Amino acid sequence: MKKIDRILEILKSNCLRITQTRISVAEVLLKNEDKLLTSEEIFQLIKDSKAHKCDQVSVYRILTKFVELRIIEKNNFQGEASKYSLRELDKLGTKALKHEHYFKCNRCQIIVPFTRCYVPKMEKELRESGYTNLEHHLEIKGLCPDCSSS
Amino acid sequence: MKKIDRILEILKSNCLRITQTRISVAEVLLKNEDKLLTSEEIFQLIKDSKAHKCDQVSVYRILTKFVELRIIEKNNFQGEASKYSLRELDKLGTKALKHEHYFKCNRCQIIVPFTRCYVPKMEKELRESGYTNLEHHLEIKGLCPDCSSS
DNA sequence: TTTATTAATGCAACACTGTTGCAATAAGAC
DNA sequence: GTCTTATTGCAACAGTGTTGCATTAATAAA
Repeated sequence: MKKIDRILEILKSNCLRITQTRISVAEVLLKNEDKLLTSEEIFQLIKDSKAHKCDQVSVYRILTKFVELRIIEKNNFQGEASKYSLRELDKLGTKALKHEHYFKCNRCQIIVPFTRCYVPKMEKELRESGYTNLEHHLEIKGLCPDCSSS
Repeated sequence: MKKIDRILEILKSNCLRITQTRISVAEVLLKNEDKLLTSEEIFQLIKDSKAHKCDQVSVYRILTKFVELRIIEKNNFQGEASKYSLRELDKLGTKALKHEHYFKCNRCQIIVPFTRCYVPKMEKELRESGYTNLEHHLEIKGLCPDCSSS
C-alpha cells in the first residue's frame, strides 16, 4: 500500500474529509520525506506548486490534526518553529513512538537524525519509580564533521 | 564565598555595571533556586517585591547576558517560554556544562530534574565520527507517580 | 444529478515570547 | 561633584501560532 493511500484511509476512518488542502500538505510532506519542514516551508511549497491556493492557518490546523492522527511527527528545536516529518508507512496512525534524536550543527544548521539510543535505560529507571506514559525528545548540538574541520 | 558575591564578581570582571535591576534578577533567582523560572515570572517577582521597579525588556536582556556569562542556564520546553535557573556555585562563570535532563508531567506540569545520564555514550560515538563542541538537551515527558496512580 | 448538511477553510484579529532602536537615566571613574 | 557611557524604559516590531466567525466546499441523502 502506498503512503498517500494510507493517509487518506486514516482520514476517512476518522470521519475527516479528503480536501484539496489536506492532499496538498500530504503531497509536500511526501516529496520531502528526507527533510524536516516547518509550517511556513510547507505553506510556501504549496503556494509555489500553484496546484492549489490555501491559507497558512489551514496548514497549521492540518498539521496539528495530522500529529493527532499520528501521520506526522512534530519536532521542536530551541527557539525555532516546529518542524514536521512523515512517519514510516508501518507506523502511520499507530501509537508506536518514533524516536526523536537529532544532532544539529550550530554553524551550518544541518540536522542529522541518529538511531542509536540509550534513553530507554533512563526511561526504564523512571518506570520503575512509578512514572508512566513516557515519551522523550533529545537534541544534541555542536559542530558537524565538515564544520569541525574548517 | 556566597553565590551573590560570585555573581557580582563575574559582572565586575567582565566590566559590567552592578545595577539595581541586575541585583534584583540575581536575588529572585537565588530565592527560587529549586525552581525553573520564566522571564515573565522573574519580572513579576521583582515587581511584587516592590524593592525596585523595572521593565520586562531589561529582564530579557539581563537573562541573556547572564546565560552568556554562564551564571544561569536556559532550559527550553516545547512550545513554552524559556525557563532559567542558577548554576551551582562552583560552576558559576565556568565552561562546565550542566546536564539538562528533565522529566515533565503532562498532567500536573511538575518538572523533575534527574541526574543519571546515558547521553555521554551517544556523544562519544558522535565525537568518534568527527563531531565536536557537543552539548545536549533531553526532555522526558509522561505522567509522574502521583498522576499515574490517580 | 441536485440538494442539504456541516466540516473545513479563509480572513482578520489576537496572544505569547522575544527583539530592536533610541532617547533618558544612572553607575562609577575621575 | 562632574563626566562618560553602559544600562534602562518605552514604543514599536517580529516570528510563531491560535481563535472566532462568516463563507465555501466535501459528502451524504433525495
